[in-house]
Amino acid sequence: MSKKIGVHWFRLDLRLNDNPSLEKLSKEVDSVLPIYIFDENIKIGQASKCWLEKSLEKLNAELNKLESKLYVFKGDSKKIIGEIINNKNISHVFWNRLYDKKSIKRDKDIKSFLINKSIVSNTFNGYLLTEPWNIKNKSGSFFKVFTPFWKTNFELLKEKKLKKKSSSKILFYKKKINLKEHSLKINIPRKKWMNKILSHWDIGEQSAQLRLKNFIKNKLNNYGSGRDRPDIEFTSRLSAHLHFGEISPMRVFSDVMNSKIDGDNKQKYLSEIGWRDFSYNLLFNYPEITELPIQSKFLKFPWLKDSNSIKQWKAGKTGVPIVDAGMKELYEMGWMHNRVRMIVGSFLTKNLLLHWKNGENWFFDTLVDADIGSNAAGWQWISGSGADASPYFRIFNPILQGKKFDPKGDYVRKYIPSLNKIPDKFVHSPWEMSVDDQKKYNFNLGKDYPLPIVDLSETRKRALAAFKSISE
DNA sequence: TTTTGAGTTGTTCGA
DNA sequence: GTCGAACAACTCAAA
Repeated sequence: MSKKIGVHWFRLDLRLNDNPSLEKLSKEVDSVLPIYIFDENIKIGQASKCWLEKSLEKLNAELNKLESKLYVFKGDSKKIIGEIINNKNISHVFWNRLYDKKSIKRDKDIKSFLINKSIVSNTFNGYLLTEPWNIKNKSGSFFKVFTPFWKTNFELLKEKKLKKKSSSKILFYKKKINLKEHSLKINIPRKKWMNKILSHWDIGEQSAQLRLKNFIKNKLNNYGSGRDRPDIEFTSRLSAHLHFGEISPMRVFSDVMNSKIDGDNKQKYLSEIGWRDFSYNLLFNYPEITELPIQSKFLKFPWLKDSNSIKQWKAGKTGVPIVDAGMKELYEMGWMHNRVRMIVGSFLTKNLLLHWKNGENWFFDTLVDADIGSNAAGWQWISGSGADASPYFRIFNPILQGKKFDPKGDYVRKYIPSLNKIPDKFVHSPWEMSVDDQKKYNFNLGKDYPLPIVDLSETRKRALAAFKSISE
């Protein structure tokens, strides 16, 4: 009797531990053939691409330790899987599920194709704490408000148990296959920029686990109050690791739950992981979230069209320090602190009155953690058009936000060095300096740092009027 | 079916 | 400086 070979198709689950598909598959076959496909039909941003390349490299290295490797392909997923099962005597093809419209359609199609070919095909949850269809409110539909969603989800999770370590060793396929494989390298434009981003991160499963461990040990006990401070590193920075599945959300949930940290900080952090699930709950039940406002009245919102101010926003040249610092952090690291994401989002959609899609696209391209669900839900939330969105009058004042969450100006100075010259008092609003002040500190407003491209108070009023115009 | 209370992350104004 | 009210009306979730 010939040995059974099963394919595990890696997608956003680039890890060997806590990987349900891998674990189940290894129990049903004699060896696992681990594959990755660069699917040309799936949209991916630039920053994500460079993280992905590195992450695949790390995964391949882990497989090398087990005397196997990652079998990489490029092209149409269905076609490639078809070629693999024709070429090798494959009995199973397993993977972990995704939740956006395009992936769901593709995966369903591939699954029925496999079943027609008499291949065992099974899919699992390796990406979310709880999958959208398992959380319903009492009237049987999906939750549109976070708090009750999380309450329900949390109750479900308390009953789940996660094993400490996978009990059985997985045997990976080691031989050559007669198919055209693709190299691990991706063609990445703007290599210099991308390398700068990469220099800030340790990528891969091992690094993700270490990061979680250190976060729980050193930072979690200050998370509740610290999480809003971009000037100090208080957050876990696990977002990209979670996005690529280098660590499972269940592992994060369970390790944080089991830590001996005060309950309040723990709850705050867990609920942030809950937001990730909530975004996917919205994306799954309302796939149009990436394009259309959840509140349909926003279809007639009077967005402006102004390519110049979009450029200034992207480049971090708006003249508002906390906004510019955030955009520079994004360009430097491929990542931005969550509090600052809200501030730059509010500035774009409310002060500049530009459509949230502008921001969503830019974030999708430049964030290493760019994630369809979280990105769309986040932008809809900040622009006011989302489910459970902020009330129309909640327009962030970037000066106040700066003073509150970056009180010494350390964050803005880090990304805008010219602000080192001026005292804390002006660091979040340099335009308030008089000519004498500027002389005193040898700071030339308009030259050392741009004047604000809009008047904050005027544009606030303009945004309020715009909201009023759609609220009949 | 109807009713009731609540809803992520804010700001401004005036006492 | 501090504090509470006002800022719309609407939708959601649960009793």
